[in-house]
Parts: sequence; C-alpha cells; structure tokens
Amino acid sequence: MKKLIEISAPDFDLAMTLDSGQVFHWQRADNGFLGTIGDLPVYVEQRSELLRTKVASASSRYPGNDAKDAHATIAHYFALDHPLAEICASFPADPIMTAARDFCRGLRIIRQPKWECLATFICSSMKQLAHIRQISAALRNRFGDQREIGGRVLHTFPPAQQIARASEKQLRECALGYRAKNLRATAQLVSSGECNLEAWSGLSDARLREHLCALPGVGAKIANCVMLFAYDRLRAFPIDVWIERVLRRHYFARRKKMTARQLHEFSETYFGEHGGYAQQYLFHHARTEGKGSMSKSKKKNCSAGQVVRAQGLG
DNA sequence: CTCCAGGGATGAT
DNA sequence: ATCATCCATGGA
Repeated sequence: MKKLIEISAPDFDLAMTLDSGQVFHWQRADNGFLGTIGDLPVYVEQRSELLRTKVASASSRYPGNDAKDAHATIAHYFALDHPLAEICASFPADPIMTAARDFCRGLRIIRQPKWECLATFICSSMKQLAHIRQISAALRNRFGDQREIGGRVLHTFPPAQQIARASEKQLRECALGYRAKNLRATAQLVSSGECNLEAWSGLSDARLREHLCALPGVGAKIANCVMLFAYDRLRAFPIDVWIERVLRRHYFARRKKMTARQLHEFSETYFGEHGGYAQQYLFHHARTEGKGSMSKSKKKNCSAGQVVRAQGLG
C-alpha cells in the first residue's frame, strides 16, 4: 500500500532542483521522480505549486504511520522553508547574477543526509555528473538496503559501517577508481565514531570546514559542497571548474593573474550571506544555457559582451 | 609556487 | 572505431 501526500510548494522547481548537480540518485518515473530520503522511498511529482508524493505506508520505519511525519520529512528535505524570495533579493545585482537568478527560479538547495552527501561528493572528485550518478547507483545497489515502492525496488544509501567493511577491491568494482581508498578510510573514521558528523552541526563554518578537510579525499571544494548541501551553511561557496570559469570570464575578464586564493576571497565577500545559493544558480545557469543549437564559438562571442565591471571589489 | 596521476563517460573526428 | 576532453585531491 502507498500513501498519497500533497505538499504545498510555492516557489519551487522540482526537476531543476534535482537536475542541478547537488544530488545524484533521483530517477525519472512516470511524471515525476523516484528516490530515497534517508530510509524512506519516495515518489514525487510536481503539479504547479503542489507536490504530489507517494510513500510506502505501514512501514516499520514509520510506526503508527504518520503521513504527517513523511510530510515533514519531505518538506524538510526539499527545503521548502528556505525564504527563496529573500535569498534571491540578497544576491548582488550584477548582470550575470541577475541572469542566473531569473533562469533558476524555484531552484532550492536541498538538505541531504550528512553521510550520504559526504560519501557521494568524495566519489565526485574529477567526475562529471553522469558518472557520479552511476557510482552512486552502483554503491546503493551493491551495499544499500532494498526498499519497495509501487512495485519498484529502490536502494538506500549504504551506511558508513557498510562501506567501512567493504574491501577496496569491491569499492573499485563500483567504478570508484582511486577514490575507493579515500571513501573507505573516511567511512572507517565515521563508523568508528572518531568523527561524529551529526555533532559537527554545532561547529562554526570555519571549524566545520577544518574538520571536513581533515577527512581523506576531502579538500576545500568538497568540504564546501557538504557544508552547503548537508549542513545548511548557505554561505559556503564551492569553486569547481565551472564556477571558476564564470568568475574569471565575467568578473575578472581584465585581470588575468587572479590566483585561486584571490577568487575564494572575492566570492566569500561579494556574494553575501547566501553565497551558496548564488553559486548554485551561477553553476546551473552556466552548465545549462544554450544546450542545443548554439555552437561553442557563438557562446563565447555571446558572453564576451557581458563582463561585470570590477565594482571596486577584491 | 608548479606538475601530474587517475579512469570512464561523453563528444569530436 | 579511435582520439580528446572533462575534472578534485594529494603528493612530489
């Protein structure tokens, strides 16, 4: 049996959110998406400002059921409580940011389970989205628990304990390559209790980043992704090659010799208290715009005209 | 500071 | 069918 739950979701674009490179396991099904939220298998589709969701009912994980619990779980996961209008209003008003903001209307930074997010982004290093999806699916299928919904089988993301006792060879069979060692080592730190991801919620941004960067396979970029996508640190500003390109091309077109350090300092101050949202919008816009008819050379010519003036920053 | 391994999908020829 | 390109971390 399934339970149908409707959730009011104004100012939300489900498909864009799930396709913006922050989460990698949702699969299209019927008119919506199938995936897990922690232990809970979920089907979700969007009808304008309404989410129609189905969850397996009478599950042992939801004793006494409650659609109410599932409703809260789903609304929290998709961060429907983030004040999107305020967040967008806090962005700097330059042309690049404004274009990204208009393009990404309804895109939200979701709240992922901490271990799942950390593990997935350790696997993401030097990989493209399509490939990260495959790694995530392979790990789930091999090490996760089965959950059934609507006659389909999904898999939960395997707990740290499960990854910790897998062999490096088994992990490499999930196409992890050199990341297998890092993922396994981090899983062991987490499952042993030496690193308590939940307890880190209480740390300041700077301390949290330090703790994350101390884990094998985690550098500044991945630490910022985990802070943004799992710890609700909306200021965290991950800089990958796409964002670096955006910054150099549009914000520093005239200054050739910006070091990575200078770019970090600029992005931390310039984009403000919701810099992570700004980053996600710039990222998704840059990756998605003109996918289709426009050739590369045309794209280049197009964007060359839109250089943001230095504005006395940095 | 610079250089580079690493590996599989995806795009170009 | 082969070749080039994409990419974060960590160590030399």
